[in-house]
Amino acid sequence: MYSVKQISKKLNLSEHTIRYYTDLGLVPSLIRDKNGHRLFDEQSVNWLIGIKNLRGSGMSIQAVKEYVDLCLQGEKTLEQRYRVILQQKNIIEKQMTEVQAQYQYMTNKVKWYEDIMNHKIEDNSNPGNWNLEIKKEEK
Amino acid sequence: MYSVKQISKKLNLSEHTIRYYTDLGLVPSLIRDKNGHRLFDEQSVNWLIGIKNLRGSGMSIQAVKEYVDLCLQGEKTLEQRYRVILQQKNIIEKQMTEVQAQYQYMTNKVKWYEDIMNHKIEDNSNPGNWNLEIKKEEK
DNA sequence: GCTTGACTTAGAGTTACTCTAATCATATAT
DNA sequence: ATATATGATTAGAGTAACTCTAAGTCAAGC
Repeated sequence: MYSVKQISKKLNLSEHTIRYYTDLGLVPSLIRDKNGHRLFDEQSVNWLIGIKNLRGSGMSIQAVKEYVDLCLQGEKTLEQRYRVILQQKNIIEKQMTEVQAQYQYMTNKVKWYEDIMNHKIEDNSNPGNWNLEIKKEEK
Repeated sequence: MYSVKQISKKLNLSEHTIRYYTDLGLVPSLIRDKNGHRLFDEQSVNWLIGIKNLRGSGMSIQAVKEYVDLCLQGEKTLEQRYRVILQQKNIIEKQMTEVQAQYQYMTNKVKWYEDIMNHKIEDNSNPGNWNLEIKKEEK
């Protein structure tokens, strides 16, 4: 049984966010102790992990909520849920290539700065030069 | 020379967002035609690409603005800018592993649904089962 | 008995869009 | 020449998802 604070550390979500999510009903298995404090058992932790992954992949809170509600309706919503997850998997795949492009950009930029600081090329601070490397790739 | 609309398509940013960014001074080289319409030359496109990559990697608008302003101050801010980019590269690296974890999650979930629908395992719709796969890995 | 600390709530504030409405300039159709 | 359509402009309202603050409750330690 975990408190909000413990879960916050465990899942790297802010305590605020965890309260916010639970208030919205995204963790249906949530229980409270006699003082009304939120308590997370295994099940609730699992819900939260799922929510974190769905949200992290760009799903809106509303959409996550709908998915959770589908789960609670049982077997008859299986295919519907399957489609949601499949689509989300596609989105993630796109995100992976985007993040990789950003990584490339940063890597090029780092090299560019290092070259300048080693006096291999000039820093004329011309913004037009600012990302020549990427420009070639974008073409 | 590109219009807002053309740039929007080219960089996959909404027209609203492009106007928003330019209004905040994130594209210092921006020019206007005689009707006050925004026009993007190569340089401005490059700025925008840079801004997109910095924002996309989680930098706040405020931080991007500060970086742009550093660029405009020329060579004396080289090292400072270098450190900003280095840090951002670190952040991107963390994001890559996060996105990969999300991808794993979705992949496992997809398989889980397929197994259920092929009657290999049961859908008892128990939220505790909802992401057993990931739980093992998180431990 | 008092302080500390971890929790509670309602609600205000923030960021980064996102959208709407009203307006204006050019380009084409009648 | 006038009407309409297109494509921009602005100020400002609206939204999503946090993020934070203030005021309060409760149990444990000194």
